[in-house]
Amino acid sequence: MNVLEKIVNSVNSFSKSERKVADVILANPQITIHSSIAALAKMADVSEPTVNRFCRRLDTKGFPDFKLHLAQSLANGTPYVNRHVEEDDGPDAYTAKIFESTMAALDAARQNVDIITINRAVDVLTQAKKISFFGLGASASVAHDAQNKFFRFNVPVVCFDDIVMQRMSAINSSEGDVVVCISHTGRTKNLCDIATIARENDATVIGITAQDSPLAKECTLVLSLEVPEDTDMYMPMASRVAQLVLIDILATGFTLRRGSKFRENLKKVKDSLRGSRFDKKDYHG
Amino acid sequence: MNVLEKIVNSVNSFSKSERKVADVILANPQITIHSSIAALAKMADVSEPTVNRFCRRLDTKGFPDFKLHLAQSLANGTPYVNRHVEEDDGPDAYTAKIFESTMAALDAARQNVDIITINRAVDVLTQAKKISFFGLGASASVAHDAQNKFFRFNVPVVCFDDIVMQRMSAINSSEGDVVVCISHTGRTKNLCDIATIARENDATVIGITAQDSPLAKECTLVLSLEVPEDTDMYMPMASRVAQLVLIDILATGFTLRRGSKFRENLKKVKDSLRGSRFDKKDYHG
DNA sequence: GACTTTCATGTAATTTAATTACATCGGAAT
DNA sequence: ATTCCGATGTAATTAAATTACATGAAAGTC
Repeated sequence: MNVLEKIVNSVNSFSKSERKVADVILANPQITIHSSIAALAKMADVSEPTVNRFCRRLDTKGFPDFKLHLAQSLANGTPYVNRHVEEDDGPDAYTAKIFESTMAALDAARQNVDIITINRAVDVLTQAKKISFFGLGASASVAHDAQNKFFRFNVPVVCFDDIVMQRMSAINSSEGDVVVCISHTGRTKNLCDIATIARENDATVIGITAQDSPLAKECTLVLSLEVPEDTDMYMPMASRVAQLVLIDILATGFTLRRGSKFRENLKKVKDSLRGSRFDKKDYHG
Repeated sequence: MNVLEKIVNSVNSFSKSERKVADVILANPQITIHSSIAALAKMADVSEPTVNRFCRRLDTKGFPDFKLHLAQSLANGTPYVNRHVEEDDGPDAYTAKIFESTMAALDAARQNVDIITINRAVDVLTQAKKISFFGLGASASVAHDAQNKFFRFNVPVVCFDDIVMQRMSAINSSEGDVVVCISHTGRTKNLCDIATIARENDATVIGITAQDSPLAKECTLVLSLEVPEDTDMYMPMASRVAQLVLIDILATGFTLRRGSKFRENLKKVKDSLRGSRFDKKDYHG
């Protein structure tokens, strides 16, 4: 609960003088955060220690700490909460909601991500003989994206969104190969099979999926993303955005691990793109 | 602009010691707001006046005022700042940075997105005889994802990542068809051609691309995303996440526009998936 | 109804934090 | 090589916040 709400809620438990302080703060919160305790005391017509006691009553360490909390309450930043789109939302409303809930999802994912496992996954990927990305449905595009990224690293990388091809590829895998299986729910049967087959053929299987899911059980390493999204009911949105960010993280870790001389490879790939694009200056003016 | 962004932006104009201060603050912003100037100076291994001068350089009145501003920047719980990954970042550092800069990018995109054009795009899409999604490279996965989404709406939808197929498809388009061209830079020659061809064949061309780019010039409707990312130099990361969110927005607008009876279609698609998945309860306990 | 106790509040002293003024060091330019 | 300027640190000063203590008002007790 933020401090402003707290003040409003506990207004009854205040003494007479404390109430005067509360009134002044609620009336001009912006001024308060730029005032000294002396100035505020004068405004509220109470003594400085009274203001200090008021701050302590609100579980802050003192007046400066209180101002910090107040400043945060007043920050005009957007509350990044998961707001669901409603039937009668206009374009402005649903646009805002989708942006916000995506950001909220990323924030949640960020807080729950397991760095140690990420690091281990990067380890495994950098040592891979061959990397395969498999996904179905919405996760197929994530797999494609991953292929696009890792392809730049000059590592054998494949990506299939066809069950049969995935299966064949998994059967042909061997020790040193890394198979990345992507599924938000972790309950896609075909993909679980792929993971099992790959493991039986001594490949390392990294799962980008839900913790404790059937798929997770088949994986060597599980990168779970805690994104509260029910893809049984709704279209996958935030979940696959989080997956993509995770791919970015793995790719970045890969790049850093390989060291600076390896980065010439990246430059080559970039240079190769130049011919296919209009020059940046071409269209100015 | 919030203080955190300001620090990141003006990192070049800092002196050596000021930079040390900036680094410490960016590394532990939450700790900073609860530290005294002495503690922070010690952490950064500089003198107290240096910290003070640093605060002044950022147009704050002094250290306490700076903390206030910082607190407001952090109010959402997350510092949404575009921070670049450095050579010697550990997994925790680059993971945090990538999450944060992605969120920052979404925040920027959200603030600059043009709702009116979005609404018009939804208009056009709902009335389309056929929808085609075209992208190359990283944008190809975005196109795939879009296909996956719009496919659920029971509308003829195609997606090609092959230049020849794209070209043939564009040539065969006609009035009432909608072609969506996706490119962050808007300078991919082949895609510009596709847009031109599609327009010549009376299709409506929606561009998800940079404002005023060569591609934008060929489009009927331009949905521009202001994501500061140089994909000539770096791998596309935040840019394509923003594109995906835009796709989500268009898909959502589409769903809402079609009204409630249409949503039975979505249910059908969802139900069809059930057989391919393990039941939610299957793996509990 | 006077006395005591307790709680709220204010005054003044103390401590802590932040700022300013000044000195010193190092690097760039002459 | 010397001088000058900017950056940085040290020490003094000032400002702010907190603590300790004193006063006064209200409630309860004899």
